[in-house]
Amino acid sequence: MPRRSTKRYHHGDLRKALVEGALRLLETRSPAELSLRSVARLAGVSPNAPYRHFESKDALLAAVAEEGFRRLATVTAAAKGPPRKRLAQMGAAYVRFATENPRLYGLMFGPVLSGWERYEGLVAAGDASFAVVVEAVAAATNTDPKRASRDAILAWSAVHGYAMLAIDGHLGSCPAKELPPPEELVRIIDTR
Amino acid sequence: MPRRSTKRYHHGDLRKALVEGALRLLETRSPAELSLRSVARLAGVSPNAPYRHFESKDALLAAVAEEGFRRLATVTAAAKGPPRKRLAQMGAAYVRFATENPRLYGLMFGPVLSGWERYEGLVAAGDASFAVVVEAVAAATNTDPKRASRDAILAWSAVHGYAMLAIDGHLGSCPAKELPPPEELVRIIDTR
DNA sequence: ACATCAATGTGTACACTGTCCACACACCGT
DNA sequence: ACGGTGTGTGGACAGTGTACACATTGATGT
Repeated sequence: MPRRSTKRYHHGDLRKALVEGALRLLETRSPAELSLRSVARLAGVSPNAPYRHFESKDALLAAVAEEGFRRLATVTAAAKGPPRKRLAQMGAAYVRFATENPRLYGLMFGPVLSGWERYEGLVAAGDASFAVVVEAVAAATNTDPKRASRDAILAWSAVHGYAMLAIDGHLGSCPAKELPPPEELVRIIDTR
Repeated sequence: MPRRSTKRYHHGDLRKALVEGALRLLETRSPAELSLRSVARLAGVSPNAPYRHFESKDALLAAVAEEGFRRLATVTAAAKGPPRKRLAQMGAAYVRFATENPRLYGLMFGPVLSGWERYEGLVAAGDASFAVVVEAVAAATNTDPKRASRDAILAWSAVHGYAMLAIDGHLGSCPAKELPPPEELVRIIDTR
């Protein structure tokens, strides 16, 4: 059994430690302020150690964003109830995730991670989280798959935009009472 | 009259040159890749010259984003026609602006500019561009101002989210034919 | 049990960044 | 003519991402 108290040369599971450390740092620092070296320091390891697990800083950020998408999918998939209500609750859960993890969400979607298409796992996790929305929309609207896919994009746009505006404080000028509740966002697919 | 050919010690209007240079660089580089020094180089000036006009790199970026909001307001305000149609065209113009200037748009809304609230002119320009949306929504829905403001937030969310997803390529997996046209986004305020 | 090796971590180094400081130049009103 | 104030330069510093050479380790085959 590995000892924890004495400093060992090998870390054990540095990869996971780095991702978790970056997630912790994202609770307070913005992704732009997050340096690879600070993540390494937090893990108690030299500045170059991360390069044994990630080919670049972007690759680390991609892994972090991937974890973010997994968590997002978990949160949204947890919405229950009859299809229509479930969809509304899913939207609310989505917005809640974004506003509770603003910097992580910004990393997942923002321009910080410019070449995200290169990271296969990230793409897969993103697609999976979108699939949750598509499925819920399809169940709520009861139309053909093609139409459901288009409606899902609309719903996703509304929820994503609302979340982004809320995160960046662009909704801050309105008193909270006058903000439309996130549940209303699904009205975008209401018209038949 | 100032000569242009010989290199002068004083630039003439460096502030404007820096903002325009940064806008040009944003056509090819992402905001995260844009360095203050490269902007200075493009203007043919020493690395520190910008500090006579902007107190920090963020201040320069804020000025660039401000110009972006002014252009966005111009583009959206140019939408004409009967209120309902005008709103739809405004949404389309908004999305077009975002997709044609993806990196500028990302700077305006993304997490790159973390403390945007500190830059007064930027806030004003952002509010002005939002006011265009509110006014158009109010004209199209014909309800009380409070309701119109809420609806404007919904519409803005939808359009903003759609633009963001399009910019970041998250809509790329769908064939373009199956994408909902941006005009449909205003359906979010369709239900009465 | 032991040598060996690939995996994993360290140290040094480099170019580049944002920003601070002291200095240089050039246009302005007096 | 001149001095001062706004504007640009040069050098410096800490911090960054990353490349390269080296060190340490745990697992593996004999």
